Amino acid sequence: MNNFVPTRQRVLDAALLAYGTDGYAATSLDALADQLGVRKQTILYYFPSKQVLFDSVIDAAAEDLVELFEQEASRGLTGIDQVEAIVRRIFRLAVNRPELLGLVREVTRPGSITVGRLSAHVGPTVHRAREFLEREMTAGRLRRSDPSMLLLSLYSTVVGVASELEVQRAMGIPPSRRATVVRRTELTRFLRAALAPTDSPAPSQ
Amino acid sequence: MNNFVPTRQRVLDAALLAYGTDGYAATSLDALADQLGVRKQTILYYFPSKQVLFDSVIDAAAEDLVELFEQEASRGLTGIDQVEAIVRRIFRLAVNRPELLGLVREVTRPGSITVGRLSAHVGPTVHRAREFLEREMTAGRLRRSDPSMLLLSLYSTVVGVASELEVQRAMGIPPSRRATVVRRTELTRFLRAALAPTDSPAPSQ
DNA sequence: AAAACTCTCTACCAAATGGTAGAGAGAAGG
DNA sequence: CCTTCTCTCTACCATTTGGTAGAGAGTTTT
Repeated sequence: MNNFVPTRQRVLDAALLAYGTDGYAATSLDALADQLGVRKQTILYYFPSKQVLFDSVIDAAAEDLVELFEQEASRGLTGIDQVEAIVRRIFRLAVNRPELLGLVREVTRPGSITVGRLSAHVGPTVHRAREFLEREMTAGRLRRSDPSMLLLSLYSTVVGVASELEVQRAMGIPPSRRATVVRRTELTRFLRAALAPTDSPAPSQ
Repeated sequence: MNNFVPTRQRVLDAALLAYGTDGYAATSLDALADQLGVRKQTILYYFPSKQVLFDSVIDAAAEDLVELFEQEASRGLTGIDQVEAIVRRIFRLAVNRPELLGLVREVTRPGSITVGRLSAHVGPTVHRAREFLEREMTAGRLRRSDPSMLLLSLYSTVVGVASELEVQRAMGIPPSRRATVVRRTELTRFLRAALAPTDSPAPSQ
């Protein structure tokens, strides 16, 4: 087997982890280089400045996120089942690659100037998601409401529950894997209650 | 009238704004001092180090948050009405003092080491909130579920919808005051749907 | 009036930071 | 064999950063 990973990719990986965990400002190129067992100038060879590196990390992360969604959307589920499938994906993501959600969190901070870069990537996907919600509402499979607002509520709830580990600890929720499953189950129930159309309370399952 | 604000307080205010907006690492003492029309050493006179200043900002912010909740809780509302009242408060907070929620966001970041300080302050309040939820569930005024998880969902949803301005822009939601009201209304409906007990769908109003 | 205290300042400093210039080693191509 | 290209390194550098030392001005206390 061949474990070789090109330096450029290793830099991207380490940067994603660091930026997604500690934030952009708190991560120096020297620290990143040390962590990689390499000199800072090696990083600057591949990425001419810290900002460019950050941009590249965002690009790579956005691609992963979009791919994940498109892949899930292509399975053609409907109504709450589709929502639940997405929730499941995001939870898997929160467990396997927490730094990815951390990066989103970092990029979407109030004072950020890099949001544009991320939203340029995910814009179309967001659009598709909104269309999906609208379609399902019209079809009577989801409760009628403002799709954009619903999307925002969903985003906040899912990402928060999946990745707000510190808040969870403060609330007395242990970070064990079992607790994660409970969390997802509880959230799913919460979302089902919120999204089920008033006419038929349990459209699927 | 007397507009005088003691320097110490001015430093705290400016630091809260800066830390809550740009983050701790991205805010230098020099920048803070410039903004206040004062030398860095004046800041260091009141707060012996940057970390101490940050801690003090957290303490002050936590006090404000706790007071806000205790004040609202003392009005003795029940069920969804109480939840809705809290949501209303948080939205007012998000409009009037967005940096406060920004600071919470900063402190609860994954790699943070200062979370303990915040949760030490808000711990009792969180406990009271959980007790409230439990009580209301037992009384049949809220749908039965895991209180901790529900609390986490509520936290994520409310804070997210109230303060994730950049995400909202990415989703095509304008940052106008009117949109904020719509947002809150929509969220309230969302929460009502999620929290109403299955037996009597509309317990209040 | 002297002493002590409060507050803000100037003068520095060592360390860290992002970045430039260019040398050197190895592989690839002529 | 020589050249060129790819990659990582050493050597620096200007700026910024958090922080120390202590002077000076004004006020309060003795």
